[in-house]
Amino acid sequence: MTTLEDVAKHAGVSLATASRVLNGSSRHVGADLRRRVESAAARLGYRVDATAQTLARGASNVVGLVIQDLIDPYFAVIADGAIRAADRHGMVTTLGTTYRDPEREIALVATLHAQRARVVLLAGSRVADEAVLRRQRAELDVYRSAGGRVAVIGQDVLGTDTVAPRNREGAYDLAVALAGLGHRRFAVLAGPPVLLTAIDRTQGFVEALADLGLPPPLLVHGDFDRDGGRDAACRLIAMDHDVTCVFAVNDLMATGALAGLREHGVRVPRDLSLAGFDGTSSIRDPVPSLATVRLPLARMGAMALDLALSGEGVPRHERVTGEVVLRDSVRPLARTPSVPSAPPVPPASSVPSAPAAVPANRSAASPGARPPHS
Amino acid sequence: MTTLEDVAKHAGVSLATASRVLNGSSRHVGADLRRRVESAAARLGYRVDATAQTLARGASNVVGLVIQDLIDPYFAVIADGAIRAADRHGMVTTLGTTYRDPEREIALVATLHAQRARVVLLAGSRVADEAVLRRQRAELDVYRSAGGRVAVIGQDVLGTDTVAPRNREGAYDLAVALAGLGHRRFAVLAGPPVLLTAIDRTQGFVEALADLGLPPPLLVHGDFDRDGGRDAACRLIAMDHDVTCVFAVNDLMATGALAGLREHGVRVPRDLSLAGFDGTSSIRDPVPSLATVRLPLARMGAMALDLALSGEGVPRHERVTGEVVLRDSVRPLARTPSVPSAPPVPPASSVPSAPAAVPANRSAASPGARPPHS
DNA sequence: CTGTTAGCGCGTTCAA
DNA sequence: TTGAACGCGCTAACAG
Repeated sequence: MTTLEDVAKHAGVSLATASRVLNGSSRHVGADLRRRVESAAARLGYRVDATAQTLARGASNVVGLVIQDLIDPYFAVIADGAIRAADRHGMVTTLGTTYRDPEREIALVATLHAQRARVVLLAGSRVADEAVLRRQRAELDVYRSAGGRVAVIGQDVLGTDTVAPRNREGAYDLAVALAGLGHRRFAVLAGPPVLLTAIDRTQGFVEALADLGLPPPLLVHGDFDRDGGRDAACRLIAMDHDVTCVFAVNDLMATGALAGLREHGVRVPRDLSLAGFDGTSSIRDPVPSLATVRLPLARMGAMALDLALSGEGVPRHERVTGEVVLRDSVRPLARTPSVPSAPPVPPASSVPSAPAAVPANRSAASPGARPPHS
Repeated sequence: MTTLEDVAKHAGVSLATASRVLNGSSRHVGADLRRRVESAAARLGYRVDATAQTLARGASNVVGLVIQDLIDPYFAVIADGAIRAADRHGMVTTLGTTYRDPEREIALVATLHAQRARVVLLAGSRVADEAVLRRQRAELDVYRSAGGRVAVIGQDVLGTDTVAPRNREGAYDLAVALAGLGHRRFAVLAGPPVLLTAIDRTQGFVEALADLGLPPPLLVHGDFDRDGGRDAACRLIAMDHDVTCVFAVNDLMATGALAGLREHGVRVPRDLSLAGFDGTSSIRDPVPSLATVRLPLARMGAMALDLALSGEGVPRHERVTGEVVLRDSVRPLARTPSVPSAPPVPPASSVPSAPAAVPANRSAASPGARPPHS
């Protein structure tokens, strides 16, 4: 293992000079010595010891990135964006995976703290559990009081820099767009009841329907992943309802729902329209292609890093907007199902006769419709 | 930033004692002092400094993982497997991405060397370019001569520990299975001509056809990713051929090919059967679901780490076997297309009249057929 | 412009 | 069992 001292000796210079040549000191070094040091370093195969640099400088070049699941394209794309950004800053990324366990997330922050990561990025939905949040804040406080910077991609509930997707507004817009296609009875595959992302998206959707004068959607909870979507879809099918359009609160669930529906012979979009949320490119290829709300995921990863690195005193927030993307999985519905030909879904309805038609529908569903929250 | 010395002071013990309590020294410490140290550490929010430990011990706890593209499920799953394995060993993983640029791979090895990673894992196909291989070996030699351990997931051309998928044999088996369905004229979307993985899979497929007495496949090269598959498929369509079955050398290309074929109105599997390679779960959801050769990707990541960590002197190799999975994207073909009804693909044929029927077909294609290489 | 030297936080002899 | 002291590889004053 070649050290800087070896290089200095072979070049016939002092340690300090070798250091100045090989590591970005702004100090100038004579061309001759510089050449000698460089050639010695190359000849000996010298590689700086970043851990020693970290110790000496009191600051590392590692970004700690905590995600929930690397297999989920949502996190893979965010991670890709963050890693590219770190690379641009000349930093390396240490990646940890929680597998959706908040306790593991806390442990990972401690690990990254031990690693002396300069910044920690936490990607993924926060939970609506004050006890968990308290423990997370405590670990983050320890890290920050030691000089660490933190940014969260998700909800601003930990008092950190935050990149927050407009989940509520995106779901609202989506509902408006779907209602604009003539749908009036919806189901929401709503994810776990404690996941803030799932909650926000569900609420935004519900609010939009209320604002449009439409009946509230059927809520079916389930895990936030592919199998959760599949299960929820199966349970939906087993229910007695007159739903024509289903909103799965993330793309993974939508993908699973599509599979589940197909297994039961329910055709999308002919029997049921279906939409997801996130805009991962993985849902471009299922047939039918899935409607969704597209988030700028890679950019979110990069933004989080930039936020954390440029951070001063007060935590700052960046909100990012999702774009409604309608695709083959949703189809327009005739406004009034008065014609008995080809009723979209099972016959009976659990809701009496739906309230009178909503004339404001189409105008409210126009592209100009505003989301509820600033 | 709390240091071990702070803890020692607050506990009224020496630095050495605090070290022994908080970090896995085998030395025994009196129960009383131990308690005092632990409580002081908790009270002060002490977190070990892993960089200082690395320096003092001369060995780090970081695994360097180099992959080509995090968005590609192939690498995401391998990375997931490796990260889990690292976690089991109490190590953290630093992830680098080459974006399929061999030069970046070399640079990343240098970076991870600087980080004093204890092992470096290189995932992804090696290239058939001796100049590149030489530079890669040189960088790895520098790293290894400094005590680093290396394992490659791919081909054994760098003289390292290697986890090598049986690409050739898997493609051979796949060809046999597809021929068993009655297909006789194949195309291979063969990927880049310098990528060993693409080469091996193509060759295995070609060999099988030769062994079965079938004509060689039409080869269409292209990038090793989704768009490469799409482009290749489009070019295939533009050609004059009588192909009934297409083998894309990885799942990403197969997914792209499916999209490309659909755009041009070619229906899979009715007009053309299609198969990929890798067995990423992402191809479960396209419609039709894609046939493939399934590799134990997560396990491969873990194996590579175990190999590197347990490594002694000579490099060792582990070969892993792929399993042919036939799905909806392939369909059986009538043995002799004598009936003029519904010819699968465009009319004319570039091959004269195909040689007389191959009677050995079905038996050669039976499950018992052996792959060519041990 | 170049060299000397004092730490950075911790593990680990070596003595007590 | 406990403590004192040296060194891991490097940076950053400081001195020349």
